[in-house]
Parts: sequence; structure tokens; C-alpha cells
Amino acid sequence: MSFRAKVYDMVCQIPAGRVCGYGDVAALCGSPRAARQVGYALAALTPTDVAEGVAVDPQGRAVPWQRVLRTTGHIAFAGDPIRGPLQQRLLEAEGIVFEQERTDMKRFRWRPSVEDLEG
DNA sequence: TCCATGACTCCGC
DNA sequence: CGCGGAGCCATGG
Repeated sequence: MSFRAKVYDMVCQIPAGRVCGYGDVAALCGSPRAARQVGYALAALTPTDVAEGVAVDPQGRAVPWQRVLRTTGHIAFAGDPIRGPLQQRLLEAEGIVFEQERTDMKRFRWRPSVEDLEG
């Protein structure tokens, strides 16, 4: 199984209303220092519904890419005029609160339990 | 196989 | 706290 496939699996397990850092996902996939590769994996998703922010992986399953943020709580590609605001809107719809362009990672960060990772 | 690329992160100022 | 620079490593050509 490729690193990217693991990334998609992990991101799909992040519950709505919670977020993860790129580094967190990388660590859960077995490569603690591959945070950039996590971003690269998400960038490789195929957009199917741009307006709603829906993007699918090679297996055709929708991946909640919006739940992955920088450890600072900032949206990674805030500079993107389309996906930047979209990501924030999608997260706010799930209950995530933003202040000054960033969210409180201490409050919304998701830490998977052993049971979550089984399977 | 080597090299460039990049939705990141850590560290020193 | 913000900035700039170096390190990181999976992917693709």
C-alpha cells in the first residue's frame, strides 16, 4: 500500500468537527517527517464537486481533505482564492471556529484512539 | 537512478 | 509572535 493510500485512509477517519495537522497524519501513516507528502497526496485528489469541496481518491471515495490543517491552526493554502475560503466555510459548517484566519488546535485537534485505528 | 517539486515543520532571530 | 532558511521524503519525469 502506497503512502498516499494510507493518507487517504487516515483522513477518512477524522470525524466531522475535528481536525488534524499534516504532521499528525504523516505520523499515523508511519512517516513522522513526511508532512509535505501528506499535502501532496491531498493535492492529488480529483475534484468532483468544486462548489461543495468534494474530492475523491483513486478508489473513488470522497476524502474530507478540509479537516487537515497546519499545526499553527492556519489553512495551508490560504492564498488560493477558491479553496482557501472554501475550506474555512466547510469547517465552520462542521462546528470549527476560526479567529484571525486560524482555529484553536488545542480544542479541535483529533487524537485517534487504538480502537479507531483497528481495522 | 538521479533530480526537481512541494496543501509542511522546526529553529534561530 | 512573525520571518527567513534549512531539512524533510514520497512522487513523477
